[in-house]
Order: sequence, then structure tokens, then C-alpha cells
Amino acid sequence: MNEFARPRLLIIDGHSMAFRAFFALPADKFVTSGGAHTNAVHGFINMLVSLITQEKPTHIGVAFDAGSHTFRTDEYPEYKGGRDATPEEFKGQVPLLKDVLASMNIKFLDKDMFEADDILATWAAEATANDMEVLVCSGDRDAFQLVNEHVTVLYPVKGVSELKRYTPEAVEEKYGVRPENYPDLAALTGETADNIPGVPGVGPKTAAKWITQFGSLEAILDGADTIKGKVGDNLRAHLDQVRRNRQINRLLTDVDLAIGVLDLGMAPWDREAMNEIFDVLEFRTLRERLFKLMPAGEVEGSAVQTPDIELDVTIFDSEHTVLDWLDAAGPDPVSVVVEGTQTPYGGSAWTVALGSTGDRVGVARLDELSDANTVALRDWLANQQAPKVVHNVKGVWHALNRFSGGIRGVRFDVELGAYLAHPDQRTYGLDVLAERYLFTSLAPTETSGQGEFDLGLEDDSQNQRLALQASAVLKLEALLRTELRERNSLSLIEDLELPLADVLASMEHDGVAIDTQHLRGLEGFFAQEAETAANEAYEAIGRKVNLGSPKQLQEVLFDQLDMPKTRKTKTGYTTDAAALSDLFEKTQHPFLKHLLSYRDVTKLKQTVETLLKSVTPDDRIHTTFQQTVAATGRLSSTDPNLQNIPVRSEMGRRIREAFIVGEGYETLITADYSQIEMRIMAHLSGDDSLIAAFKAGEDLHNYVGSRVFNVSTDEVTPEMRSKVKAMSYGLAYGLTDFGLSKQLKVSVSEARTLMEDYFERFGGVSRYLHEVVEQARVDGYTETILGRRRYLPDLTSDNRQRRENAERVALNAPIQGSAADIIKIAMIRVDKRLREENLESRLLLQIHDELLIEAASGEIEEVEAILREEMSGAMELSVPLSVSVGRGRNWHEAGH
DNA sequence: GGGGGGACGTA
DNA sequence: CGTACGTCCCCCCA
Repeated sequence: MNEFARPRLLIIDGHSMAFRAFFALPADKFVTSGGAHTNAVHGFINMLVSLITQEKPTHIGVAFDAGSHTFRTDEYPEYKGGRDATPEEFKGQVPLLKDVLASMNIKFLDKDMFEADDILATWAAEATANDMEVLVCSGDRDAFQLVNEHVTVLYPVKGVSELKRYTPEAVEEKYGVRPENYPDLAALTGETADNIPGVPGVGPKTAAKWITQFGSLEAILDGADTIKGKVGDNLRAHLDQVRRNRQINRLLTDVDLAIGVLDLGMAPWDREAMNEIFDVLEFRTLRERLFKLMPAGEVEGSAVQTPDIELDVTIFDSEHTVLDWLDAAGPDPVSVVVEGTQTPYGGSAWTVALGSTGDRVGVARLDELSDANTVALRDWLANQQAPKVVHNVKGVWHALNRFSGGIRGVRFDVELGAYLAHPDQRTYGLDVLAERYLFTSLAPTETSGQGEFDLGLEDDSQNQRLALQASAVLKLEALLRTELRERNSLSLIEDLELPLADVLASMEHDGVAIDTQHLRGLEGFFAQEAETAANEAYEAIGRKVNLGSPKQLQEVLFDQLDMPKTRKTKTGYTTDAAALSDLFEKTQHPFLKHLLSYRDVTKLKQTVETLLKSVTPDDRIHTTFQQTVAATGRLSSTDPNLQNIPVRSEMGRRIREAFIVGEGYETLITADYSQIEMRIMAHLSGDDSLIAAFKAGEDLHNYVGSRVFNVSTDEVTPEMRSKVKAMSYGLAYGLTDFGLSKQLKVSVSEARTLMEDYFERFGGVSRYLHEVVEQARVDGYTETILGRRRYLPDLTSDNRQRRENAERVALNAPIQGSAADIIKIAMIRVDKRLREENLESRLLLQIHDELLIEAASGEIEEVEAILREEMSGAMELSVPLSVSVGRGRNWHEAGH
């Protein structure tokens, strides 16, 4: 909690990136109804959004060229000469781009006689002196000279959507010289784009060889006489040229700039100004994408009226102190709304708004806050005893992590509350909840000054929006608390989801350590395997096709090769793995075999590449656990999804080797529940035979097999075992005789017989499954062991397909949901024990029935004991909860 | 660039 | 005609 990430500065060469964007996006597709071209702006802002999301900068600056006349052209008039005239369609876009940046409060700068690159170089130097991490986004290769341990250049590969990271290693790998020698290399080879000729016959290879050999450009020029052959002659003939090149491509790091890096901190966006400029540009989706980066977006085009509330807004300063305001708020919970980025590891806050009863609102702009107010606010946010209400506690925790080490004392989260009340809604954004429950919009009322550049009014409208949010959170709490209390579900939020959110926030913040070298190795290997498989597939059919295109595959399979048709889909016939295997059995055509292995290996390659992209500078991956998405109560994992890392195939498991124990820790531990869903089934159904099976402690499927097939447990054949295993697993999904027959590849009648025999032996299970559906039809919802509900209106639908689907959902929801309840309890208890016993070991991941833990040295035995104890003891069922534990240097080894 | 569809990874 | 997810690619449209 005390670990403060270093500030991260993102600086962008505005001209070069906008120009790249201009050529990357089709000009004729981005024209406003007024005829203005917008493709460069669109591409640039889109790139900016990606960079903000992925790189999580705390500071941003954009540099532009001031004009074509610079100190370089003074010295060398031909510099950048011979270029085509700037296209008309581009010229008008730079002012528009600047308008967008201004609305986002992103500073931009140009300086007479200097190029954007010199500004970037100066900023980078200043930032390094201030101990910042620096990202330089530029399409000019001269920027490579800035690269060092703390400065990375992002250079566009194609268009502006894909940027390559140039670290010192990457520069060296690509050019064979260290970043500080890149300008030496460029001086020798020349730069066509800048109209700078190099030494004839000297390309990057030769130049790099010389630089390595001589150590510096000066040494090469001094030792030019020793270089033999035609290139030696050429070099000697161009000594002055090379010297001048080197002078020209040296970026200045000491330009006197009006804006310093410390002024580049991310600031609140001006929503009104953004709306205005985006209206001009006619960007709909981009605007929404951008607003999603803000804590709670407002609703557009809503018919809901903005309420006419008299809000008593205080801006905290030396006269209006945080302490006084909090004193006046009394003992009631205070709502907290944070403006900032709420992502794990890179979160930051700009503004904090507090709301209390009586529509009192206090607004703290963190960068302007006095020391006394900062201390007061920080202490209050971190005070477990000071009651608070928020929307999305986990996001708020991340945003406030650097300011106050997160947030404590949260008594209610309206997002979690709304999720528990109606778990199948799509979104629980504060704006949506305000409409749904309060029938109000959170958009601020329009001010008379709209459209004018008036700082006072902008502030007012921002304050009003924050104030509306803060007061909405308090009102929503009252409503949702009542709703949950009436159905006896208050404990679900207070004792389960809220404490869990804290645990999850820590897990996301800590992240899991990654062996990137191992991943890169796998990436190369999978890439090669994919190419081999693809070539063999092409050979088998005598032509090239896009193996990733189901449409083209259908042409190959059903037209060219005339194979039998597979299962129908909405758009044709399926080419999924099951169907392809089927076809292979029938036709033995080698194309199918190679296609299947191509699919396998490209999927793995993609997984590896996605993981590599998610690794943060601490060499860890910080996923986000979604706590309000799955209708059953499970968690999900995004950005990246770490709950679907391959485990079934040999090659896939190699990916798990890249999830390693981090520095300062000794081992990874996995702990998972065995057959938790079947155990819950046994408990909920009360089926004596099934309960006996688990109490006996022998292999479940053998036991069930012996009962179903009427043999002794040692006479159960593997075929019998796999049949009842499929049946048991399928039970919790509402499986049908048809589905079972497909899975087992037996006739429907044989599947039906198996189900009948199964249900005859385990009558309690059969009875329970029928009861669940009937009860849900009466109540309109199902419930888990902890009373988590899922509403199923389709159970009474006239449409048979909808109804039967709802019935399967009704079977599954209490089982999957109760399993989710149990592991959530376990996580809270494990985390509590680890902290109470002052252990450094920590939870990293949850994969539905499995926990991944990073154990500190000397703590392994104790941690394993805690895991077994708290997971097994999470809930008292009529069958034991069995837990198996494994350990290893990586996730693969720790698995079992 | 956005959205639908298909495919596929996990529990 | 087996539940719950997230993410990738292709393709089509704008």
C-alpha cells in the first residue's frame, strides 16, 4: 500500500502522428456533413485513447512544429526539402486536433525555429531529471537517440494503431547499435525523408559494423583512412557531409520552453467543450469511448430531466477546510466520487467530491489542495471508522491508491448493490442507475455561457456534475439498501461483496509476475508451427486461402473438395473443431488435419501475444476482475482475461510456465476445490447416495458408475466411468438425452437409458432438479445458498425454446452461483488470515474454483494450512469440501 | 472504425 | 438440443 508508482509522462509528436493517421485512414470516409476532413484527427485521438488506456500516463504533452523555417534549415537549406506539398485535406485538421486536446486539458506546445522533436527531447531530459518514466510517441526516427532505461519510444509500425516499443534493447536489436549511437548511424546512412544524403554504399549494416568496431562516429571519421575498398573511398569523400548530418540530427535537450513537464499532469476533462468539438467533428463512437475513460459518464440524448436541486457546494481551500466540512457532516456516511482513472496499477485521481445529507457537497481538486487539506482528506479516506458510500469501490480504490493508499470504511457500494438486486442487467454505471432508480439525469443543467470559453463557467459545470453524482450516490444507497434489506440480502453486500472488493483490489494491484522471455520464445515457436501448418494445408488443396476465414474454408470444404455438409449456422455450415474432426474421420483428407493444427497453434500464439501486450513495466500482469458482470455471481476477468489460460493441451500448458513467482517470493501455490459443483448438488438435493459417495471419500465417478451399472467399484470400466462422469457434469448444465448422446457419441436411446438408470439410483438429484425449476417458476427467480437471486421471467414464456433455455438456466444458477458464493467467502477469509498473521504471502488470482497464491519464503507450510482450513471451512455442507493444493516455481508446476 | 458472427480458451 | 464468461479474427458496412 505504501508503494507509489513513478509518474509516467507520455509525450507525442503531434504533426508526425497526425500525418501518419492522415494516410492510414481513408480521407473520403471521414468527412463531416459540412465537408471538413477529419481522418487525421480521428486516427490521432483514437491512438491517444489507446495510449491512455494501455500506458496509463499520469502526465501528457503534445509537441507541434512551429513552421517550416527552423535553425536546421538556416544551416542547411535543403533540410526536409523536396517534399510534396502538404495535402489540402490535412492542413485544416491541425487546429481541430488542438481543439480536442484543449477540451481534454492536454497541454500542447510549439516553438519558433524549433521542431517538435526538440521539444520532446527537452521534455524527456527534464522528466528524467524529475524521476519520471517517459514514453515518446513519434514517427521520426531521430527520436531513437532519446531512448534509455527510463525513456521508451513508441514508433508507428503501420498506420497509428500499432506502435512498436523501442527500449534500448529493441533499438539495438533492430539497428545493431545502442540508442545513443543511432544518430551516428543515421548520419552515415542518411535519411531520405529529411532529404539528407548519406555515404553512398553505406547502409545500416555497414554503419553499425563501423560503429561497433570504432566505438564512435568521431573515431570512424578519424580512422577513415584505414577503411579499405570502395566504401572507404566514399566515406573519405563525404566526411564533411557526415559531420553536418550528425549536427543536424542531434536533438536539443535544453530548449527554453513555456511549459515544463510538471505542468503536464492529467487534469479533469471539460465535458462541455468535448461535446462541442465532437459535435463539430461528428464523432459519435469515439466520443463515447473517450467518456468511458471517465469515472461516470453522463447520459446523452436522454429524456430524463436534470433535477432542480439546490446543492450547497464547497470548494476546499484554506478558508473552507476539509476538516470543517467533515465535522459538519456528522456521523452519517459520506459519499465519495472520484474523477480520474480507475484501472489497476495505473490509477490516479484528479478530483474528489464528497456528498453528505442536506445536499451538501465538497469538492477537492487534488493538485491545488493545501497541505493541511491534503492530510485531512487522506487520513479520512484511509480511516476505517469514517463511514463512506461509493459507486464502484474497487475502481475508487485504484484511483485513490497513490493519493491515500486506496479507500477504507466503505459501508455501501451502489454498483454492487444494484448488481445484487438485478444481476442480469448489462451495465450499472452511475448515470444509468440514476435514471433507473432516481429518474434523473446526471448531466449538469446548461449554463448561459455554454459555448464560450469561460473558465469560471466550466468550473461551475464540472462542480455541478460532481455534486450531482455525489448526491445521487447517497440517494441510491438509501433505495438499494432498503430493497436488499427487504429480501434479506444485506449481508450479501456487507459481508461478502464489499469485503471481497477490497481483496480483489489488492490482487489486481499486485498482479502476477511474468517471464516475458519465456513468452517471447513461445511466440516464436507458435509462429513457426503456424506457418508450417498453413503451408501444409495450402499444399493439400493446391492453393492459398485465408485459414482464419470460415467463409473461405466453406468454399474449400464444400465446393472444391465436395465434402459432406456439416451442421448449419446462421451464415452457412460450421467449420468448428468438432465438425472438422468428424469430416477427417469420414474423408481422411490431410487438409483437415493441418487446418486443425493451424487453428490450435494460432490460438495459442494469439494468447501469448495478448499476454505480452498486457505486461506492465513491473514485469507483471494486472487483470481486472469484474464483480458485477456474471449473472450467476461468478467473477470474470478482463484486460487480459486470466481465467482462460490454456491448461488442457501439452502446448497450452507451456504458457502457464510463464506465470512465475515474483521477486522476493518463494513459490506459487494453487489451491482448488475438487468437484465443488457435484458436492453442492449433493448438498442441495440431499440425495443420500450421492452424499454417501462423498463421505466415503472414494473416486466419485467410480462410485457413481458402480451404482448406475450395478457392479462393484473395482469392476467399473473406463468406459463406464467416462459415461457417468459426462452425465454428472452435464447435470448441472441441464443436459438433455440428445446433448448427452452427442457428447458420448452414442445413440439418443442409449443416452436416455443412461439418464434413466442414473436418476433411478440418484432419485434425490432428479427430484431436486425438478423442484428447482418448479419453485423458480412460482417465485420468478432462483436462489443460491447465500440467497443470491437470479430472475428468470422466461420460465413462463409461451415460446418453447426460450422456456426450455430458462429451465436449464434455472438448474444451473443455484449450483454455479453457490460455488461462487463459497469461494468468495474463502477468499475473504484467506486474505484476512494472511493479514492478521502478518504474512507477506498474497492472493493473486481466482479461477472460479481455484486460487493462485504467491508465497513468501518460510511461509509455505503455514499458507497451505490456511488455504486448506479456510477453503474447506468456508461453508458447512452435508458433504465435506475437499481442497487440493500444489506448489511450484510457476503456475504449471504448481498445478496438479 | 464498429458490429455481428464464428471459433475457442477456461471453469 | 449443456451453464457461465472474454477475446480474437474475419467480413460487411459505413
